[in-house]
Amino acid sequence: MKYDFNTIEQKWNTYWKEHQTYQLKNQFDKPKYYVLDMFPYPSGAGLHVGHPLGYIATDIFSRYKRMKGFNVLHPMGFDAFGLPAEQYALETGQHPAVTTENNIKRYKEQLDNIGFNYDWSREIQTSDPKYYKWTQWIFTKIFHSWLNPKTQKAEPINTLLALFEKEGNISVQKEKASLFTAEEWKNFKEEDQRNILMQYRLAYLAEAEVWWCEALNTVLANDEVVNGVSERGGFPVEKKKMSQWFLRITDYADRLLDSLNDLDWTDAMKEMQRNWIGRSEGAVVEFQLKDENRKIEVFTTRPDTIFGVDFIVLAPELNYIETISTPEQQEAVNNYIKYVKSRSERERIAEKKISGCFTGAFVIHPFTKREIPIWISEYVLSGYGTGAIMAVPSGDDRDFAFAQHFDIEISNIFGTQFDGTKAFSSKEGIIENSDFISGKTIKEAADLILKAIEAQGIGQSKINFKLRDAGFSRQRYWGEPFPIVYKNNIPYSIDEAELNLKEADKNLPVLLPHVDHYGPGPNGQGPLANISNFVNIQNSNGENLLRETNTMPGYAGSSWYFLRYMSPNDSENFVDEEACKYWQSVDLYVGGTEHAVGHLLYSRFWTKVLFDLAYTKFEEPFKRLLNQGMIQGSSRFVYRIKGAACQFVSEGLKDQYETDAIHVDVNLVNGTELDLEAFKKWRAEYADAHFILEEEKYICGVEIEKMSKSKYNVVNPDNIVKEYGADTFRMYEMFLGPIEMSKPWDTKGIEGVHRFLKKLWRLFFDEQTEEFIVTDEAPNKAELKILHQSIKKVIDDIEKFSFNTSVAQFMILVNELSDLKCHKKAILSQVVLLLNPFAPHISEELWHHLGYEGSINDASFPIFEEKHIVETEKTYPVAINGKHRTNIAFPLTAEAKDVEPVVLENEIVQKWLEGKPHKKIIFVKGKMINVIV
RNA sequence: GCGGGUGUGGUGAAAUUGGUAGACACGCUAGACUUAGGAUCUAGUGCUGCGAGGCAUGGGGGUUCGAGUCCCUCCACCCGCACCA
Repeated sequence: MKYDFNTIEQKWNTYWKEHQTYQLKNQFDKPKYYVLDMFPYPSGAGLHVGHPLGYIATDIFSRYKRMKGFNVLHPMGFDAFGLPAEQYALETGQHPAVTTENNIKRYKEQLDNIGFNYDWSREIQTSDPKYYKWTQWIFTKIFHSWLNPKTQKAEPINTLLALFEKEGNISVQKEKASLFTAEEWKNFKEEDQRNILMQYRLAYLAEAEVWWCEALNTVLANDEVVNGVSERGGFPVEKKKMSQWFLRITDYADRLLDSLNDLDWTDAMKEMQRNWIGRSEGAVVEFQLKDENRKIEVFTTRPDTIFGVDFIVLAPELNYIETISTPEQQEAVNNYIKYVKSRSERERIAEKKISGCFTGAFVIHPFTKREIPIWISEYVLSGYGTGAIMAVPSGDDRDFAFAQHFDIEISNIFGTQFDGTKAFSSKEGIIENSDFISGKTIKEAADLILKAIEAQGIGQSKINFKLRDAGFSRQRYWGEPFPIVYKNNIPYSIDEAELNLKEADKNLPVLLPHVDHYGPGPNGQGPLANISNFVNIQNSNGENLLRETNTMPGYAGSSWYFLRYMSPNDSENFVDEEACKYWQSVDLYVGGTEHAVGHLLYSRFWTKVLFDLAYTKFEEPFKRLLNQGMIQGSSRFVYRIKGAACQFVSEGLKDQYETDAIHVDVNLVNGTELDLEAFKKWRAEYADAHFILEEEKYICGVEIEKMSKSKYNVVNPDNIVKEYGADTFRMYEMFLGPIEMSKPWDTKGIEGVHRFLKKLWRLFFDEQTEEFIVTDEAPNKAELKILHQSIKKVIDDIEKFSFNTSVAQFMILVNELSDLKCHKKAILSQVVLLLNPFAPHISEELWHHLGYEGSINDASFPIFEEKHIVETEKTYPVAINGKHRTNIAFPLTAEAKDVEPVVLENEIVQKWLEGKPHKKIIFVKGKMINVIV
């Protein structure tokens, strides 16, 4: 009997489906473990071999945990709203709901081929009204909340209303807002009251810039703007202000920062979040405009350098620039502002090019009374701090470069520490030439300046965050509609009584209406604005109201999806209370680093809000986070000779010609050798191709790139599964290398893993006689040794998520058992159990042949709990005269859980040295020794 | 530019966390069995040298009896940078 993986895998996939092996009950009495993958966006291209990498790892881990007796939640779903489906709809006219459904169907088939243990009865799709109903519901809760600065917790907006009615805004006054009393509050018009509340809501409306393309009459995403023009059509784009929804995540900046410490995430991941939040302590300082009773407020992290200010730089989009520029400079300023409008933020900060424009205006230095010029430049961003900086060229690299470029004289406040060729940007140093802070350290100087500006009433210390509020509006079709209705231009959540909505309009979800075309609405509004019976509604009083026509961004649905898996079909609540109490937060979350700041930060924010509002019992969504690397594609190139119509030259000879490198489908290439006939058939234009060969072969060029359709380097897991089986595919993906590392896919290497499984099969079946050859003989020492070594190694590696080394250990195990000709049930049944998380199909099949009924996955087995006898040797390195090393081996017998030697290491070594001449023994950290003889 | 990461044979990688560098595989080279099989098995395979040996973990420097591992510095590549998800 041969290892017929196709039949075996089909058999068990069907068995699991029919017996609902992986369907999970909320068994609240068992210990729980929640394993989650970042759910995929179902793209039209289908899964490629890179997608399942993390899924296989979590599948192994969840099977392992289940075998250890845990109740394991390991669900899967789809992040189904998004831009690509809409762009596809624009091109083809196909409804995103239809293409999305097809894509999901394809994804599920592909996933099922690999044999994952998902409980599909818990599947969620963010574009499903049953799901986005609750996304909208959570949005209304966020809209109806504010962050109480005293408790630092979200509270219902009613508590703020009560406060206003009792004492006005005295204790919760927002920066730059005027004070009002309770009496005044009550006399405000409804519109003014709502506007004030809007300044507190955790979801609020504000003006913000978007990319606007006049020619396409639409708003574009950053991804749709390439090199300053629209990706579609190459039309010019510019920034335009529009009213947008935001989530006030900045109110949670400190908490998001603090609770990072308790998470079991990699340091790199935490560091990226910290830097993204970007807390910095500094000061705001006012500079008086010359000849005018107005002030410019700057934020600086280096108040100590205030005597080194040589110019002020404003972000070009600040609206007061026009009013301070002198008439002579006005035109130059306007031109510069126009130029900046066409620049992306990335370009502005990434390019080395220095640009700016003098406004003609000056401020007066608060201490020296010196006149300081005001410039505008794109390197200052309006969204950070006050959008204005005090430039200190002797202490800041960018300011230095700017001063040099525009020939601005540089004041030196660091004495000899500043050499005039580059800024002295160290945070340790002595301030010089700075009046009353000369000779002080930077730290002391900063404190003194803070005191001085506070005394003068021109500034105070301030903590600033790089983090910005999260833009939550998209002028798109394929997203969640907002549960928001405007009455007299004032936004209301549809559950508010003031709206007097008809019963049918009051309830969630607000369904995404069907549209016939997906083009933008008037004035840059989203496609929903075109549907008048969606937009225009009447309330019970017969008043005309307007619905919000924006939709929510992609991260809305993904910010809370981990909660929905706990009770995916609950129609009464976003999550069932009991289930939520039991499952708590995700124990292990696996996904790519590309989500390090976006999704993970938003999700943490939503979780905290829901916690504050007492809807959940935990504050962090993901306790342990692991990142998986990307599997890159290995692209192949052919070299077409320039000028010659259809002539290609082999890689080794290409330098003799002028050629264009052209991507060729990897599936037409065996290693690096091109299949000429297949290539000719690939495309009509290549039917008459001629080739210049080397050694009778056409060799292709190779480059490692992102796996993508357009590069023809996509490898479909379906083909691999068909050819080698899912178990081989699973183990090979794990064997490729550490999960977190990016690496190129190479189909050739899969043979080794496939051989391993065939070899394993031959421990059970004699392929010559076609007989089952497992015996009931008792195992011997050698067999037990390799078995138990492997159990220990594999389990340790699973816990460490080091699956590549566990697969290697399996290979060693099977090689040794083959050499020992071990066909004993006592050994093999243990091997099968251990292998089950990695290669579930073959394990089930062999388990069945060993005479066991049902599925391994139906029950938990004690293999991972038992103490096993481990016979092993531990070696101790000893250096002689600091140079030559010997290892002394000591046999020891211990139990698996307690493999440490009973005897202290040093004593072992000393015992070994007994009777051997030596002068001196050097102990290092009580462990390593160096023997001087 | 800023933030994070990675760098070891022809290739993917391993290394008890400071202790014999290259486990386990791919590939390659021989051979066995086979009357073509992309099956299986055996041996070899970092570089260099006939050899004992010498040299090797991106480059350079340092700490240490001992460095792939720790420190400094330079280089290359990958990911993210707020409307891709």
